[in-house]
Amino acid sequence: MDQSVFRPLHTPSCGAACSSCNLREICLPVGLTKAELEHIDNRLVAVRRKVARGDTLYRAGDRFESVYAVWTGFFKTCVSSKDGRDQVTGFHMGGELIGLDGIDTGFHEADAVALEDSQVCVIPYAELESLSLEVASLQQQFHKIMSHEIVSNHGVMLLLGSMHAEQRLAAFLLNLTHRLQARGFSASSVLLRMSREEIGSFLGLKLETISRTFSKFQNEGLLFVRHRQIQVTDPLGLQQLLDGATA
Amino acid sequence: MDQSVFRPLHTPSCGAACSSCNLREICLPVGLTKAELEHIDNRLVAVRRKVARGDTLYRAGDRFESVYAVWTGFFKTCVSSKDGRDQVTGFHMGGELIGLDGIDTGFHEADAVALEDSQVCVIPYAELESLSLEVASLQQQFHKIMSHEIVSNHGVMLLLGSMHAEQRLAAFLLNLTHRLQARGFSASSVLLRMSREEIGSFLGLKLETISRTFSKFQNEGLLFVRHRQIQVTDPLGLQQLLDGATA
DNA sequence: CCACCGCCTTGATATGGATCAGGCCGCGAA
DNA sequence: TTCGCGGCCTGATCCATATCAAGGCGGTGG
Repeated sequence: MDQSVFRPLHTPSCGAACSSCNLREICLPVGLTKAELEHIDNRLVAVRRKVARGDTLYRAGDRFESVYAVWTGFFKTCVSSKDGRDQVTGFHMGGELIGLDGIDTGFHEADAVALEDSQVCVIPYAELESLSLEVASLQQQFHKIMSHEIVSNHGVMLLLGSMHAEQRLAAFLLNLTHRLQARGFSASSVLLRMSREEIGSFLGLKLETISRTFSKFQNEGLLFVRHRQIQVTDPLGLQQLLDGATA
Repeated sequence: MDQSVFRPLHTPSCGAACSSCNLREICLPVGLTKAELEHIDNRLVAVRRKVARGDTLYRAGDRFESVYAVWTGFFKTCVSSKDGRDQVTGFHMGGELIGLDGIDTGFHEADAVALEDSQVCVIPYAELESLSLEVASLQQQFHKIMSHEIVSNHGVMLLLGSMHAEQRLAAFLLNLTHRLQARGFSASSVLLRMSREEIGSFLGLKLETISRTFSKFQNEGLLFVRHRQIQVTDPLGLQQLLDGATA
């Protein structure tokens, strides 16, 4: 008889140690001393949770209990309007915090969906708040993360409000490669985790436009595309395109 | 002997009392007890500052020292890209906090410009951080405000990414009237503080489109426009338009 | 008083991306 | 192996909004 139904719901092993996590330099505990790190170990992160590709970590309307640090894998977050319009608001990789949208009202305002099999560190918000009162540098870093989220959203607003399709896709690719590079991956070879349609939703364009623009970039020698595998051969060219070079 | 040299540097009347401010129910100190309010009085707000119409409160690149609570007046914040493209990222009225974009890097990433003669409460960020460690409910409220900013930016991204001109302007007007209403003003009679061009920049449209859409709304009996004075006569109609009513 | 100027309105035309439509490719299931 | 399907590519056409252009209105300074 299959016993899987008896396994605890989302608790592989209780608590997790930020102090020994390989992401500690880009995640929430940046800037904490060794002593502070050990102080928060097994207190900040209640548990790690697996999310299979395609599954949602939380949905709009869910009660907000925790924020999540992406540990492995890749997520998208999206909001939708009454009439079914849908907007991807971000893509999130290792070391990034998601779920911050729930703090305001106590309910999540967006969906978070895993784009590949993923694991997240579950950070109960009550715990984060109380530890922030004790550890000033944790509070500081948390504020920086929220501020960074605001700033990067402003960048997306600039993109959506005033850029052409080519510039939007260039900005998207450069942002992605920079974030991957900061995590020790190649800046030139990218395996996209999301569909053309999801990129389009994020950039305010249709999937056909994304497809055409990839082809155009390839024809211009900026990159090679094959399905979801991208080789950026001319990042400077992309940057110039983004900066409005007229050549 | 004149003792004025011993007065603190920029403090006309040193500090300000949140406890007696008429905006305390919609500003940073929401949810604080009377005792907590008195605890932060004259500590949180260093000073009030006047900003004349057209002047900037801070600019992108300025060192970040403080966040600002709008006390009277009206501001826009905007970011710009290398090639001079410009995007209004928000309009801000009494009780709203601006300058949060600076926390991330220690430098402001946007400009804040007064659209009418205004006054702000200057909140030194170091002070806010240390008081947040002492007063849990202040920390909570600050986090809610940042989260709210994130959520509302997601709403703008949805608007910019997937709505037509009419829906964008309807959303803008409804948002504005709701915020004015929460401050005790009429929800139907609005005096716009910004130009058509600034509305356009915020909504990702050109000023001509804003103008035409206002005219269209007037022809359809949704509102009256005369220059910057708007009379919303059919807010439900605007809401239906926003929600995608096909009639 | 007039003249100018900033801001807005409105019309005519242009265009970037959406939409519609057809077909290809690679992968998983039978 | 073949079939079917989802994701993607590409061409043709359409349409919403940009762009270009010409005034109008109201306020301000001479």
